[in-house]
Amino acid sequence: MITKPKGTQDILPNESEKWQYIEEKIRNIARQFNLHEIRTPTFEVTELFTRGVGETTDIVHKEMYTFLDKGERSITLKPEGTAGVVRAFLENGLFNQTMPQKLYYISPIFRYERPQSGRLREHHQFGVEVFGSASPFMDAEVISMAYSYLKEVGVQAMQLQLNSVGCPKCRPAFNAALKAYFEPYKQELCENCQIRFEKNTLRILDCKIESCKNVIKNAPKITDYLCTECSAHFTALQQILSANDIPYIVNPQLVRGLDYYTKTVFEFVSTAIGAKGTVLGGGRYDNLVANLGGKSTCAIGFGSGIERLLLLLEAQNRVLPIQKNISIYIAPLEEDAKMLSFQVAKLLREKDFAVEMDVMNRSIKAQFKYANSIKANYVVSIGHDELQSNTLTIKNMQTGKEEQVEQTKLVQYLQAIAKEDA
RNA sequence: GCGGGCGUAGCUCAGUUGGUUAGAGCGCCAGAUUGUGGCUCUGGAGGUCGUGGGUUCGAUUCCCGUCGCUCGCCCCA
Repeated sequence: MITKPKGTQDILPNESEKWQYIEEKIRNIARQFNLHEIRTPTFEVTELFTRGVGETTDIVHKEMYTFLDKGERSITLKPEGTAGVVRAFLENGLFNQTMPQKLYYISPIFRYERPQSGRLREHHQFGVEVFGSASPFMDAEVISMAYSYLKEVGVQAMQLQLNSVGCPKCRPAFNAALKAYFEPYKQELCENCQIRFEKNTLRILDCKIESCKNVIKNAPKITDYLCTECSAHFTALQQILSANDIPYIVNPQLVRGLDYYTKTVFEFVSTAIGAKGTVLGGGRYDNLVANLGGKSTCAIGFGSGIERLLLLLEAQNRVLPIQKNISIYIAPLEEDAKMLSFQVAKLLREKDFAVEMDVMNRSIKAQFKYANSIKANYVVSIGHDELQSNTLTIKNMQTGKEEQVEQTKLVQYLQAIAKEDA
């Protein structure tokens, strides 16, 4: 038997209903915040990510699905959402439109990793990217979107962690301070961190290994090294959040895995599921647009894994309110009732009812059993009696009551019922 | 890339201290008198016991390899 590739998932009907529910919430958030959907290709030219995300990041250097196509072009399945959106922003001249440009997407994301709970090789992200505003109010708006999204779908006990990673103006000083600090402890750091020390000192702060944590504890804090501009921005953001009842904690160790971030970075972490607790992460990336060849444009965004969100909701025993519309099952009781059954089904569908009729040649009993199993609200049965008298028998499956209705008045009858139910 | 656990029906799992026709529950299909569901009862379909090799008179059971799944580390959503 052929099985699905490692780290992928089939989303079966039962599950896809939950996805639709989440997507509905996303579209509603988009409406409230005036976000517009953008859809970019599932694969891009590899260079977009090496230049955009950063060559030294794990995502780029060991987790990308990269291959040569038949024209010898290096192609990569998108390992994150931002780079593609920025590329589209540039390629389609969106920078010439009025600012801000507020975009969102729901997209598959591919990373070659060892799968485990909450981590797949293909997962899906709801992401937001907003271009053109340098205001801390923009940061606050994006965080507020994330906050209400998670709240709306019913996530509990989440914590917003906030930090600023500065900008090219202040980061060199901080980097130097970090290097100076870690230098004497170099031998005590884990193998990985020793490499980080040379290549990307900042990343050491994110190490989860105990021995490193001990050293990190007293490391200089970025917040002490921010330039006036970055510092003012960070303070302003915190004031806005506080004034609007969006709880947060500042985590000076918070470092994100992608190199393009500047100033604000944030994560929503759930305390309910330990290590894989990050449900949503993002930040400001004021230099990415310029780095990819555009004119200098501020931007901020976030990505949120849908599988992980569903997992979290599951862990919190949250049952999603999936509503079912009124459905009608048509039961032809004899062979010669089938044609009329089909016509009735067609008519009702045209009137927007959800209708199903027997196509399995089931016995009468089995038809009712089936109608019950698909949770049909009404069964319309058609047999010899009905054919003779031009009526239909409608059974309410909840009350068990039956009624005879003239064929010409069926639609009216059902519409009246539907109205009552609503 | 590194480490742990597990692979028996569509699903959840039991089982065989190695022995002939491999089990349960759920689900599916059919029946319990005549045109009616949800409960109950009866019957049925469905398994090369992940896969390759070894030990053995005999392996689904023991051993080794392999593949797959799963959980954790790294990293991330």
